[in-house]
Amino acid sequence: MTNAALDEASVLPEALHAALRDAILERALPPGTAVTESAVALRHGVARSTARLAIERLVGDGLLRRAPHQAARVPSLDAGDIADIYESREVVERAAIERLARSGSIPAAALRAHRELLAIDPDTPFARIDATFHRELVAGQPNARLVRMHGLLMGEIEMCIAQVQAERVLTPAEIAAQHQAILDAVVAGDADLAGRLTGEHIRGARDRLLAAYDRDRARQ
Amino acid sequence: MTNAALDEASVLPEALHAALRDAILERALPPGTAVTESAVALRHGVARSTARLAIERLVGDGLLRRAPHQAARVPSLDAGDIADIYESREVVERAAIERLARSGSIPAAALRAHRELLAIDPDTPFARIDATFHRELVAGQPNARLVRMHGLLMGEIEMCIAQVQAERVLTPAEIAAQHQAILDAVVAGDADLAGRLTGEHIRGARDRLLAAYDRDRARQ
DNA sequence: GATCAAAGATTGTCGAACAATCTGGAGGAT
DNA sequence: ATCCTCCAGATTGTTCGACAATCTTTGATC
Repeated sequence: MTNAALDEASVLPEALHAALRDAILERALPPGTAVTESAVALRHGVARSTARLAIERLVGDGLLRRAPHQAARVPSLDAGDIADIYESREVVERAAIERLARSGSIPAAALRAHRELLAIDPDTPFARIDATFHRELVAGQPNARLVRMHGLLMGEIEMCIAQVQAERVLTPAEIAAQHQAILDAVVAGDADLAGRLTGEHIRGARDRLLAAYDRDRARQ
Repeated sequence: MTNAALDEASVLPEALHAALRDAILERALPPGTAVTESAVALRHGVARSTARLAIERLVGDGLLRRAPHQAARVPSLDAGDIADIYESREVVERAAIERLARSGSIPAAALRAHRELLAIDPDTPFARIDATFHRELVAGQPNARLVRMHGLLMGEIEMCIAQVQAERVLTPAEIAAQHQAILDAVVAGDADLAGRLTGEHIRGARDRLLAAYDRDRARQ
């Protein structure tokens, strides 16, 4: 019963899953790249069945897509995908934040991410830290289904951000200020305000990403 | 390109997945039952790796739970689970219905399920038809992520219903009347009303299920 | 240049094997 | 009698190799 993170069955596929996930989110595997089972197996020194398992999980996460008898590929998301993902995220995260506000306490991990965002240099990329903040915030309320759905959506969002060469129009400090407002509302127990601020925050992020997407698309 | 349902990789694990799923939802595998890879493989005449894959998908669906090096088991859901699942479903389905109302059209498959519910005998179990109606309604709007999340939640909900010996306090006709009101609002393009009615409908279902759960629990 | 067939690549599934880990029971110590 | 230890069985975790099914690409033919 010493176990902390049970459920994450088996370390090998889990490690592979994480490695591939990072590769996709860091754009080391650009959209359209074929991810074949044997290549992954060879590259990481595991059996094909193990590689297959990791790939299958990525497909479940929405970070890879696969048709029968074809290699899995990194999907390239269009404006419709971005809009859908952010719409879903708004719905889920808003509900989670409202529930969190009813409890009134901020999880420590979220606070850490918040302070980290406040501390970094204005030019550092911060998408990862921002995502961590939101994940931890949602994880702080007790509804496990909301946490799971939110995690899936955040994965796809990080992939969007990696694919769009999003120029930073907002600094980390400006983002953190919005986060601060949400935190304040949560601590104050004002679920409605916290939810509204969360909605605005997410819609703003969506609009900036869509604008960057259009710019990218126009350039080519 | 003749393919209709691509994505559902490989027929064998898919069939196994469906078979096990049905067994769980029909309570043929009561909560607590251990589902071992070799037993499934032997029972269905497939290799263990294939059975393993199907089981893993069920775990992903939330219809089975598994700790490392232990057999997967059918989870028995408690009142907290029921509350969480229905809270999540309300949030997701409401958003989907509001979006559907903005389009204003009812998917044909949902209409079929609706009429089926109107036609059946008052004593017939109708949980499956009811679930189909809601699934098809959500599938009628274009956000694929909402459809996926809703599908996961509906699977868990069907499992809840199977586990609780829910005495039917409402007849199919009464349920169908609530559905009709939602459909009317959707056709009228009144997203707000459709959303509100959906929320009430789902909360009502949750309350009846929780009451039945308490009754069950008291009996033993 | 278009069409069709063969070759190659990739997934889908199987079977066997062994290590790692968990569970439950037998037997011994207190 | 109760608790502990240890062993045996059960189950998963992972590997390897093999072959069929299917998709893609190449090449030959017309």
